[in-house]
Amino acid sequence: MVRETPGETAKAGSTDPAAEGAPAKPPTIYDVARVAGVSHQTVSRLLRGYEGIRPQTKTRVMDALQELGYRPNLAARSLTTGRSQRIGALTHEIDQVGPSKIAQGASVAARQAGYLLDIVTLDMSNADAINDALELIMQHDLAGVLALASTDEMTQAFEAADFRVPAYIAAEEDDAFSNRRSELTSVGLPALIAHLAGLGHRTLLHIAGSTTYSAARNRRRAYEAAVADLSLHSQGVVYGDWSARSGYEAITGLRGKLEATAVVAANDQMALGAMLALTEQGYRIPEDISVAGIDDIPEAGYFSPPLTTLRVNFAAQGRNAVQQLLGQIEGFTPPSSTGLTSQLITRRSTGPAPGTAGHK
Amino acid sequence: MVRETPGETAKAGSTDPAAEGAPAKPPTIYDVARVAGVSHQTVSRLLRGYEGIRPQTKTRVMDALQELGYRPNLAARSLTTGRSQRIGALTHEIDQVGPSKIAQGASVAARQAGYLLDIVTLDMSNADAINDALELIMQHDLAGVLALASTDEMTQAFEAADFRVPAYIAAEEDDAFSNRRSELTSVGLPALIAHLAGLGHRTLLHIAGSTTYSAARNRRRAYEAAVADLSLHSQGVVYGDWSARSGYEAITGLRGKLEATAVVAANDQMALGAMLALTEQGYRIPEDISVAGIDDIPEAGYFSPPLTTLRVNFAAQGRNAVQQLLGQIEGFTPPSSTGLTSQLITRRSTGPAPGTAGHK
DNA sequence: GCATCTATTGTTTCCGGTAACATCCTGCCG
DNA sequence: CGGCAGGATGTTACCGGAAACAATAGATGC
Repeated sequence: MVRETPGETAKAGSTDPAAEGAPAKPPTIYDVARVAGVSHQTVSRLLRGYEGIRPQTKTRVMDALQELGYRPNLAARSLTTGRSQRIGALTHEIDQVGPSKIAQGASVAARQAGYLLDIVTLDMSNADAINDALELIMQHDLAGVLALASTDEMTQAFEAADFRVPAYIAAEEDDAFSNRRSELTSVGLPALIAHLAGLGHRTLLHIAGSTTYSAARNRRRAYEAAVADLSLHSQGVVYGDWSARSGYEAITGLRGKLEATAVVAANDQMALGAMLALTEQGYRIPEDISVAGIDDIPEAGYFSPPLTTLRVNFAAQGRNAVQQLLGQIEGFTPPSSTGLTSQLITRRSTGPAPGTAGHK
Repeated sequence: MVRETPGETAKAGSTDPAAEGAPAKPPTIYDVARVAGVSHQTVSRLLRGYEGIRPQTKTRVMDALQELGYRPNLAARSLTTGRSQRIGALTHEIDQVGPSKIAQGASVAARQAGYLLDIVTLDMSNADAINDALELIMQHDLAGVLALASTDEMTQAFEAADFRVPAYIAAEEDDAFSNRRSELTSVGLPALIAHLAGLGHRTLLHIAGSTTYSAARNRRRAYEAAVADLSLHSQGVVYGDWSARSGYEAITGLRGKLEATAVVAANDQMALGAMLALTEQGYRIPEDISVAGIDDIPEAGYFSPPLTTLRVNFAAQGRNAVQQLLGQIEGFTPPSSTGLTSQLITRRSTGPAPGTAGHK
């Protein structure tokens, strides 16, 4: 199961000059240079893509690289250049779909750009934990630091931290302003509310995520704005913590005083919990009450009933965050965000409001 | 939102000798040595915990470290020692709870041991992707490599790869043998089967995970063994891919030929999908048929109905994997695995078999 | 045909640590 | 009081690359 010693490859009688019982140290550019009969600098230049190398020389070096199975030592490279090909990513405990998919998308994007993403998971609402993690991360001279989820604590820690490298906090939406990007990411929620309004719902209830998360605030504001735009009425906002349990408790906490005919949860997990609580209280979904979520986690289509929700492209969020950071690192203008629009997925958890014409 | 330049801290008139408009390069041990009036080697020794330093000198150096805010450059250290304080972890796309919690547990354990965990996510069933990732990872001279999920492709790639460092594949159970650890991790499934048997179920159906995962095979074998031990009957095994969709299709694929009175899915997502399919076919859960899962994802308790399942300690699995690897890296005997036992969580998705006395 | 230019390649130095070896004081002993 | 064992520090070399600078060569210009 485990391979420890590189071992003596069967190919004996190799062309190596004197390296017989060598302990198989990884080859360096000096080794390559010797084999190719050039200076180490020529090898270095070739590796960095320098053009002015005679084709003949180039071939010799390439052969030597191939023969020795050379692999660059990034620690050495990072030492001289002062830059490393790694990005630190702080994310909260990735036991939820959203954050983990964001991390995944970021990881892939980073890898494509030749970077390795160091994912550090931590309790985003614990300031001490955040600072410890930052301390650790800053030793590993990174090219940049990314926060893949935006909470108040994280924002504060970032502002206090003395990174000497670019840093970027990926927020679903900028807290203060409604810039272009934010409009894109929130475009879905109005569609969801409109969908409910079209079904005849007039009074809604929102179950929000943890208030320290900017994404939770963002979604709540978008909900309120959409409700106002469509001249609907909101019974109010109940705060959860993103978990199914909190969604359940949000409903039971109402103690039966449910006026809304539709519940919009800030994520699918809370919608799930809410549905269970509603069912237990005798409500039929969607006949008596509609429930919708946000995220479209893979399981959402298999809830009972399948959940109407907004599909959020988490991978794109992660990719976008990496590109923003890389823009800072390498000094280019990052491409404008793409794929961040969310999409309404209509399933059976939403239906005509009770008492409406279309009560089939 | 973003902090770029370290900036001039307000504390002007600092005691710095000549560094006025310096571009704020991070201090090195040489800087510290100069400030403390000692040689850089003394600083290095202190940092590495060497004892024989005169208390007076030690104090001076400590003060200098403090004053300059020295932070070691791990790239440089790794370059000379040949060892780095980082571990590479390969995991498959962490959009599922299990893998991501394993990664989380591993990350925390690694951090506690002073290592940083480089998480590389990839498609575990794509041999090319695995090799690309390994290639990338091996450049970042790591102290060790960990595979946090065991698939056939991963095992093969690991055996073919020429790591020059310790490597470890975390498998839920050793494929070939039934050693002590494996007994611990599979202890729960017999309990689950016994629970169903106790409710009067005699014929069961298993929905297994992807066959390339050793965890899927492990769980299937444990299922079959437990069924045999209790003299029950298995309608058979249907293979899914861990997703809710595949659980749904596992049931619809039966085309109504369901003989079992209880379905045991290899994870909670597939159990969820199966429950929806069964409900749509008119079965009541648990009156007509019982359904159980494995994992106890946070949402499992809020399915409709709440799911009986086995709680698996993923974080412990991750922690354990890291400890095994660290044992190899630092040459100590790793502590025996702890916390790997799973626990039966009984909820409303399982009930007395139809036709049994206790049909309330 | 010789000097100059420039394409190509080689040398040296440095990055920030660690390791190995050298040196400088002490105190202690004969 | 010289010698010496160590303890406490200092010096030098090295890790594997990259950058700055130097040098060699063939090509070109006049």
